[in-house]
Amino acid sequence: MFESTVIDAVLPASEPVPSASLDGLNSAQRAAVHHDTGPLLIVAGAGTGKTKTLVSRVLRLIEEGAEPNRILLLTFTRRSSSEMLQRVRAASSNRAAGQVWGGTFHSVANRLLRQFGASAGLPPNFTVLDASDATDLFGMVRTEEGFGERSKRFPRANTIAGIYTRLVSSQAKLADVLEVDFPWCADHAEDLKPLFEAYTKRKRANAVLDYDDLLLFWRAITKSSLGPVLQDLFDHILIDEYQDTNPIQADIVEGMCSATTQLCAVGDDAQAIYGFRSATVANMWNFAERFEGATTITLEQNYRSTSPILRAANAVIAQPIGGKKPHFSKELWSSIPGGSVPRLVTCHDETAQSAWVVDNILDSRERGIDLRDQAVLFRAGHHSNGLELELTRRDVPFVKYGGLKHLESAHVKDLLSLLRILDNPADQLAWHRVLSSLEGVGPATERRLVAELGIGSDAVDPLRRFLSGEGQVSSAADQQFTELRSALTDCVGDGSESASLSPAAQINRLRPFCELIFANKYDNSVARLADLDALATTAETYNSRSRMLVELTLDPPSVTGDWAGPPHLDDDWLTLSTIHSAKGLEWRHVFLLHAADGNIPSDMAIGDNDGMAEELRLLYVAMTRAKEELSISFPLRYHVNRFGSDDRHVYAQLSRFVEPTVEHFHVIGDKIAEAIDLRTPVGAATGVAEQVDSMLASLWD
DNA sequence: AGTAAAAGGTTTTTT
DNA sequence: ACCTTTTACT
Repeated sequence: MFESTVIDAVLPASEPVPSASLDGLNSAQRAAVHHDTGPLLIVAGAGTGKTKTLVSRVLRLIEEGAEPNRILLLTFTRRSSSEMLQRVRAASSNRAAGQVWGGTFHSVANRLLRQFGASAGLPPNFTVLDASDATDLFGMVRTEEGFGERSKRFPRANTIAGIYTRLVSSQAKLADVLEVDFPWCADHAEDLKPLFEAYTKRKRANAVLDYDDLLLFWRAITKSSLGPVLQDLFDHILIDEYQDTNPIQADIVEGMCSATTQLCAVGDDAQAIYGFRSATVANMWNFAERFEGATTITLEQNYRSTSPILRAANAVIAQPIGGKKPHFSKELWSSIPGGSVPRLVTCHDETAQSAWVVDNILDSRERGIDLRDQAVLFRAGHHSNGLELELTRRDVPFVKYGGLKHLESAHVKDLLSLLRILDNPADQLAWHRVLSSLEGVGPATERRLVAELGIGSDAVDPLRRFLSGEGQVSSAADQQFTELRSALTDCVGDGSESASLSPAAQINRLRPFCELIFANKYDNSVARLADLDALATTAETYNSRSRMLVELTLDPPSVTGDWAGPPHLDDDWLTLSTIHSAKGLEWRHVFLLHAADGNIPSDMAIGDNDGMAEELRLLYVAMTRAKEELSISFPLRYHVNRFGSDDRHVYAQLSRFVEPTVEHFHVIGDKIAEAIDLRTPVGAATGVAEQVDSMLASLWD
């Protein structure tokens, strides 16, 4: 794997902390900070000091006597919430400033449901499933209910989970979701219904909630008899990135507000990039209708980027898609004079692009821009593969955000499943992972064990049954079973809080068992065991196993690669990130890779106006991350080896979103491809294959 | 009944 | 190129 690391403070250089809430605000920002007559919507363009405004507003509220623990600040990522709260704490003289409630919708939902869920019929120790757990659970239900055999081409678990979450989070009708987003599954509508029902039942029986459930239950309790209790929790609710909320989240916001709650939402419809998660800018457009007496304040002065960069970005986002433009039309202007024109670089192929980018990153560093002030952005996680090789080869340290998470690797899930069993013995998915990895246990034996232990049929605690010796198997797995029982027993302890092992100690206690099963399951078990040790180190920061599990699910380490990270990483490093993960961040020099048609816009979005508009905004988001320099590149020649052996190349074209705005760029590189296809025969050399074959034949004749 | 080998399917972004 | 599902073998 490539060098990378987990460091929570990899935020790019941020503005200095304001010394008091109102220092250095322009008039629009000041109005937003001071507004206190009814709901407020702040339409804040990229780089217009949105974070500063929110932080200042929270500070002002506290200074004027609002109770910090009655302020709720909902953000898109955990990272931005901790950054903002940190700024509030640093700038406030009020000791209690740290008590402001901050977090994502999902993490706040979790917190509230732990507190109020029991009164609403939720099990006290519910487990939260991440997206891949949900897929696995669909897979389990799909097989058990025999849906796989109904027809040859029944959708895969992954697809089913996708349909489900789309259905739930958009609150649309199944037929519509299938027609619009999954037309190839339309024939299976009738089979999906009972499958969804079985999935829901299973979740309830196993005391697990998926991501969507967290929001659904939160919304549901605001509408229940507990509603007034929730509405009385907060005097102020502030929401960041409102353009990326979905209909359920908007309902939640409404449900949390009483007549006296002060509501403030911040967003930019030009930066909405989570439509695939059912987020809708309609939440911004409808804000004034939904929240009576609402005021809208627009922030248009950009403090981040130089004029040439902003002009190019404005030209990009101004392009209408399907005749439509952003609803809150606004033109950002920069207060930063000078600056260089963004570069548009045509590269011969992907290798040339990697080389060009690394050359220029190093050149920027020579000119005084630290690696930590530079970032390389791209549409899809794998777009940086070639660049990562080149960076490694040339010893440039980097950290990659987005893409596959370490948490998703099979062996980490194995260990987490053990912890989950301890946490919630009804969790059949966790049992499944553990039981099926035992030697000699296949589907049939697992079914028997599940029945004998009563997993998922809330009669008796299956863990207690298991530990007291129920659920025997044949001798093949004797050693593994013995070790499993003994390790789990030690982790359970005598049930008292004081005597139980810490989460880190539990991981270490479970390690020998993992060693036994990894040896069979994986061919690189040594490396995988080392990961567990790293996880144990991470676990030392927790004193509660439940909290650790839920935090890892709701806020997984966002860095791709290792947990602890290599120790030899210099203190200066480059950021690689998907555009989505770069949201809200900024760097002095930003590189954007693979700006070719088919990547941006992604060819999957082509033909769909909403999808195309989102791709356009994605490009806009990427460009507006740059403060001083912006370099957009794309390779002319792409290798196509989509599904296997086919090794040809294809000529790419510049993104259709960049092409019409090319006057705003300094164009570098060949416009015309040097078409050299190595597979084209040069002259004829007949008889070579025959000669080799006859030589081979002579060896055994 | 389990396991190993072969076939088949696959689109990107993430709480 | 990779991961899941199906099939064939022990």
